Amino acid sequence: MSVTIKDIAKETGFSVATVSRVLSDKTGFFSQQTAAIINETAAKLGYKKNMAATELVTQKSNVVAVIVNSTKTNFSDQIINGIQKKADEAEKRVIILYAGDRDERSQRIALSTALERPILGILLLSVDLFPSNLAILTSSNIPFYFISISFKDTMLNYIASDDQEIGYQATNYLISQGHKNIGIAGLNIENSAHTGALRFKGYQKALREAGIVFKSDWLQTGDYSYESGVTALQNYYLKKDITAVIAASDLVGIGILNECNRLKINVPAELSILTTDGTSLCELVRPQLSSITQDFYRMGYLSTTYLINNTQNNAYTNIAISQRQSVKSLNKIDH
Amino acid sequence: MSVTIKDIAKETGFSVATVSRVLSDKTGFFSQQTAAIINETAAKLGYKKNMAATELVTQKSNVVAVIVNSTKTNFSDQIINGIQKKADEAEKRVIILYAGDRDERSQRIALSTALERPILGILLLSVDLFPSNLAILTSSNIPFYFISISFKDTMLNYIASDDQEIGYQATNYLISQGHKNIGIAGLNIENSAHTGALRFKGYQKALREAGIVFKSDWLQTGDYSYESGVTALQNYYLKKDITAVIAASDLVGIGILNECNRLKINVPAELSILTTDGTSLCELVRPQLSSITQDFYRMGYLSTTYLINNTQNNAYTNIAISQRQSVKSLNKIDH
DNA sequence: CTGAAAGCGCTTACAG
DNA sequence: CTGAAAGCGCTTACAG
Repeated sequence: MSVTIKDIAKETGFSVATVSRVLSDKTGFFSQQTAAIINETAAKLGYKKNMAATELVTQKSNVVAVIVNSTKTNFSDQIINGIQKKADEAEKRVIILYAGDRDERSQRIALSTALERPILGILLLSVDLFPSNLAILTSSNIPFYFISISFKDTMLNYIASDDQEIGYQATNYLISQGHKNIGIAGLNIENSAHTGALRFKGYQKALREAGIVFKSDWLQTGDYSYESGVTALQNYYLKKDITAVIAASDLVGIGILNECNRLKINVPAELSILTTDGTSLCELVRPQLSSITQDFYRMGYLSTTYLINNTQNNAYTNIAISQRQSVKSLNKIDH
Repeated sequence: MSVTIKDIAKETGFSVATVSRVLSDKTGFFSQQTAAIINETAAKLGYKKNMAATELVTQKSNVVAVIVNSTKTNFSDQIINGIQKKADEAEKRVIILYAGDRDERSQRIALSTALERPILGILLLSVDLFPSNLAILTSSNIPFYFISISFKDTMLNYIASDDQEIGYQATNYLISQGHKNIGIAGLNIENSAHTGALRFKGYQKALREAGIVFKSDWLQTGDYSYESGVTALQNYYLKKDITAVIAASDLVGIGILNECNRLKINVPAELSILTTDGTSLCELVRPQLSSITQDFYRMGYLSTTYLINNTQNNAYTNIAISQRQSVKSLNKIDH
C-alpha cells in the first residue's frame, strides 16, 4: 500500500540495508552520492517511515504518553505545554490519552492504549489511579511519573507542589493581611496521604503559629469543583464568621465569588478570597481572584526531563502568591 | 525484555500460532480447554500484547489520531469527549497530539507523529493547517476530517457549524429583541473562505432583511481572543452607537464584558452581549453570557463516526440560542 | 561503502 | 483443533 524502503531499494538499485542506513542517517556508513540519490527517491515516492516497524526492531521508542483526566482540570494545558517543550528539545514525541472522569474502565483503556505499544514512559497528569490500574502500571516495568499529585509512598515518583506549603503560605498571607477568621473550602480531606489533607495541615500549622484557634466550621470540604465553592459559601453565610477564605481551586473560588454575587456579599470588602492554582480563569472574572499560584508549566517540563533521563526522583515546584483584586488588607483599617 | 507470545508458547507447550489465536480471540479455532490454559498463563506472566507488531502484520490500526491547537480553544474538551465516546463504542482508541499555536513546525511534527505509525485516520480539531502541512496530509492517503472549520473547497471533509447561519441567527435573535444597531466583534474576515467571512455574511444578510443599514464601524475584526474583545469595546465606546454586540467567541465576549466593567458600562442595561460558542465560560462570569451555542460534542461524535465508517462527507451540526443574562430586550420598552 | 541474512512480535493462509 | 512457515517494514551485526 504505502511506500517502503523496499520500494526505494528497487527504484535505486541499492539494498534495503543501505537505504535504511541513509534514511535513518547513520552517518559515515554511506557516501554523499548514495545519500543524495536515496533521499531524492524517497522524497519523490513520498516515503514515510513506519515507526512501528522501527520500534519493533530497535526495542525502543521516542514517544512519551501523557494520561489526563477529561475532568475540567483547567491547568492541564500549562502542564502539557511544559511537557511538549522538553520533549521537543529532546526530540521526543508526545501522545496524550484521555482517562475519563475518575472512571476505572476509562483509566484502564487509556493505560492499555499506552502500554500496548512501545513507549518511553508515562506521565500521569493529576490522575488519581484506581488501585487496580496502579497495579497494572507498576507491573509493566515502564517508567511513570505522577504530576500534580504527591504521595507519602516514596516508591512512586511525582512532581507536584508541596501541598502543605500551599496551605501554610496561603494562610500566612491572609494572616499578614490582618485576617484572623479564615475559612478553607472545597478540598477533599479524606485520603490521609493526599493533597487536601496536606493543605489542611499547613493551614492549621499557620493558624497555630499565629495563635488563632481553629473552628471546625471554617473547614468546608468538597471536590475542588465550582459547586463545592457554591455550597461552601452557603454554609459560611449561615455563620457570618469569616473574613477570608482559601479556595481549593480556581473553580471553587469562582463558585464562592458568584454565590457572593447572588447573596450581595461584596468581594473583597466583606469577604476576601484567595484561590489555589492561579490559572487564567482568575483574570477572567471580576473582581480578579488573588491566588496561590502553582508552576504547572514547570511541573510538565521537569517531569519530562526526569522521564527522559530516567531519574527516579520526586520534586516540588515553586508556589507564589499572586495578588490581584479579591483580598482586602485589614491592616490599614486596624491601624 | 517483556513477555511475548513465544514465552507463552514455551510455557504452555502450544505453538505461537495457537497462542496468537486464543489471545486475539479468533473464536472457533481452538478448544475451551486450550484457551483456558493459555489465558491463564498469559495473565500469570503479565503478558501485554505489542500492538505495534499486530498493526505491522495486519496492516491496519484501531487508533484515531486527534490533532489539536495548544491555543486556548476552550471548547476542545467537548469535542474530544464526543470523539472519545464514539471511539469507545466502536472499540477504537484515540491519541491526541498537540500542534502548537499556529506554528508551522509544531504542526508538521504533530502530523508526522501521526503519519509515521499505523493509524485509522486523523481528526483536525479546529487547526488551520499551513499549506505545506496540508500537502503532507493529502499526499499521505490517510483519511482525515476537519472539525469546527469549514471550507469552500469540497475536496476537504469537515464537520462544523454553518458559520453563515451563526451570523444570521445571532443577528436575527438580537433584532427580535428590538436591537437595531448591532456590532459584530473579534472575528477574522480576511480569508474569504472561512469562518469569519461567513459569519459576517450571515450578519449582513439578517441586517438587510430587517432593513437595517450596516455601518462600517459596527464591524470590529480580531482573532477570537480576549484581547480582541477588549479592543473592540474600546472602539465601540468612542462612537456610542450600538446597543448590542455579537462576540466571535466566548473569550471575546468576556473581554467585552470586562472592559464594560472597567468603563462602568452596564451589561445588559446599556449594552447587550451575545457570544459565540456557549462553553462553560459563559456561566462562570457575571452577568452570565447569552450565546449562540455550537454543538461541539456532536461534532466530535459525528466526525469520528464518519472516519470509522469511511464516509467521505461534510456535515453541519446544530446551533441554538442560549438565553442567559447578557441580552436585554428592548421590546418591552418600545411598546 | 555496501549487501545478504537474521530477527523484532505478531498473524494467517496452508496442511494436516 | 493445531502447527510450521512466510511475511509485515524496518535495523544491524557480519562479511566483504
